[in-house]
Amino acid sequence: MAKVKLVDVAQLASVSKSTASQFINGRYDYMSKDTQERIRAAIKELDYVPNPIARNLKADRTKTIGVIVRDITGFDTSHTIRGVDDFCKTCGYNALIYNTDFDPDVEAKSLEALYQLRVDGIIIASSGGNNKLISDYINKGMPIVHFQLEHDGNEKNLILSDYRQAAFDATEYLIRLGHKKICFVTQDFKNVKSRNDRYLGYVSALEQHNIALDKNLIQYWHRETGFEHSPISILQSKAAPSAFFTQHLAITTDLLSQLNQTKISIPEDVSLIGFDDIPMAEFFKVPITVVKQEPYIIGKEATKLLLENINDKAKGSQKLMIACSVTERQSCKKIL
Amino acid sequence: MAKVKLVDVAQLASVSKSTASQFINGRYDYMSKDTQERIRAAIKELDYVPNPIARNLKADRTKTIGVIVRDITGFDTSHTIRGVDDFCKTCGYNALIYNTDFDPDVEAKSLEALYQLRVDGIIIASSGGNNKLISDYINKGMPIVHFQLEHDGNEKNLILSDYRQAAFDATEYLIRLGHKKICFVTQDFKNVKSRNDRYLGYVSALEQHNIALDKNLIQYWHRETGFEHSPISILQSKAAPSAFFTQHLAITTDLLSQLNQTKISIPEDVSLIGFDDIPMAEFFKVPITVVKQEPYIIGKEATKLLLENINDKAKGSQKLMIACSVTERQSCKKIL
DNA sequence: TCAAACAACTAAACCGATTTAGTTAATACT
DNA sequence: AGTATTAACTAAATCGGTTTAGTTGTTTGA
Repeated sequence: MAKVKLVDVAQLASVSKSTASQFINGRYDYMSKDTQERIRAAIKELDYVPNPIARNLKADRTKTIGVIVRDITGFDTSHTIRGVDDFCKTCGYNALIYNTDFDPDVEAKSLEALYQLRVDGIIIASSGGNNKLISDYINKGMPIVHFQLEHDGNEKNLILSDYRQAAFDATEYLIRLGHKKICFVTQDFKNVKSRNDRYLGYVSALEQHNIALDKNLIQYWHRETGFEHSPISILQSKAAPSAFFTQHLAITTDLLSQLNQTKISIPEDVSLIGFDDIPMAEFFKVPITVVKQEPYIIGKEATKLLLENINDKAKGSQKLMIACSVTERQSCKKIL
Repeated sequence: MAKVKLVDVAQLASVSKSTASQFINGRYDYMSKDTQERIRAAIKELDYVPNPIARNLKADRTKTIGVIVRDITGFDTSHTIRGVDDFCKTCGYNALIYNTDFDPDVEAKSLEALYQLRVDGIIIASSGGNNKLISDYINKGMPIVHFQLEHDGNEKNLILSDYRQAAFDATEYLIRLGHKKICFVTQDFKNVKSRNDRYLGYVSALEQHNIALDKNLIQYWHRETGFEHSPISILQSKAAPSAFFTQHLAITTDLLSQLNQTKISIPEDVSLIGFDDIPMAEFFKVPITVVKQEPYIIGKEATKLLLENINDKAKGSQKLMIACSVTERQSCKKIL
């Protein structure tokens, strides 16, 4: 490949490596116009491109960051990655993507791999299963920015959606349509603040509209086992809800497939508002109304924060909140 | 960050750098058990991790490949990237993603950036606008593997779907349902073999079933301007088709949105089979039948091919075809 | 007029590994 | 007994840059 190196340029321009290097790095102090011109010509003639590896070795950095996500294939995730990537390229950085498929062990291995690669920093949507490990890396001096998931005790270098407001808005949206029995479908939210925040948003919307909280309407869903109680059984219970509010795209689609197999229809029989936007929603049998996050912006901001951290350790240890917005489609019915 | 280096290990183990290096690289020839043990202990004690930058500088490689795609956010593309990434990680490589957003200039810049970064190789779904440039890089010694798009004259290091067979199968699927007037909606396929192949598949299915080719049923679509003739006008023409066969996900969805605004319904009024799979298809008003590619496999195979090329320039200059399959859903009606 | 300041460079050390070419001491061979 | 071989190491060169500490010749200042 490119074999021409700095010495070659220096030789051709009849200067020393040092001078050539100075030129390349734009430090023209005390360098004659003539010398500059000769070096410029030599570079052009030889089609010289500095070797970033050698450069990085000396500078002790990689101009590379790591991004740990669950699955790049996810709709929101892919947009977050775009945000990260676009911002990175803007600043001369590159991003290395690591997929964990929701496995904390893979997450730990990714962290270690990125550490060994000496990336300049890491953006992670962590599973919560590696909090100590992550702290260790931070203590070793690795800049790390979290997004999406907030775990108790971590208030720094964090960027997330305003989950509480989002859940509040979604719930209120349903309430305004006349719904009082709103089933909140969630993953376990102990220790996961960003899930708990949604719960708080839901609760406070109910409160503000003087609707009593019915614990039977809090329903749980797990990634591996699905619904704790099937949606059908929920709808047949005596506290049957008139609407579902699902806290994650995977929950929304799981609910959708289950209802698809029954005669129950949306929004005639139940309304549904989801968290996270849905690809191709316009073509759905019933386009689903959602509170959507801004994954692209989150990616961009996370990267911005991380690069601030990298370039100035003192700075950038904030917690940033991005607003969500209800996107009205056709899955919520007005009721009396 | 990690400041401990090989000398530190060597010192602690009371050996020379050379010996320590040998140990790390698993060359234990002529090294006493005792020495090995001391080095192992020192590494553990100091928590030493070799600096890959220094290593790569010496080895003149990066253990990194570049991937140039249009948009990582696309459904198929994101899966291809997963395939690339998964295979890369398997072999100790990392992948750097560059998005071009269908812009040949961005593509050219990405190529240059990756070249300057000295990636070990590049996987590209090229726009076709940079063929000479790509040849230049190949001649400079950069291993490059193409996927998705095949341009005339490039038969090497190529991996793509069996477009011709796929289009044949899709067309035949419609014919078997009784369709004779099948509208083939395509992008301009001059000079783009992988598009022309679809056309040939379509034509040969018609031929094989003794259906005359009606040029009016070949319709064009452009990425910026959309349909040359609107689907509605096509359906109102005297040669009105009973089915559409769209050659790309973007065409499929464009068609879908246009029909959505009319009373025309699928499959009652027209049938539709698309190229490329569709996310969340099961929730569609009418789940669309498609011939789907295998983007994940393509990513994996492309990477395999590229790594073969990297490690053995002589090998791996093949053209690989991956089969597609018709996924039957509900957008095609049986007609008399 | 002579030292201080400065312009315009360069030699050599350095970044953190790998690798080549030795070195030394013990063993094997004739 | 003297050379050849081998085991077990090490010093130094190398990868391709950047940076520090000089060097040399010309101006400037008192």
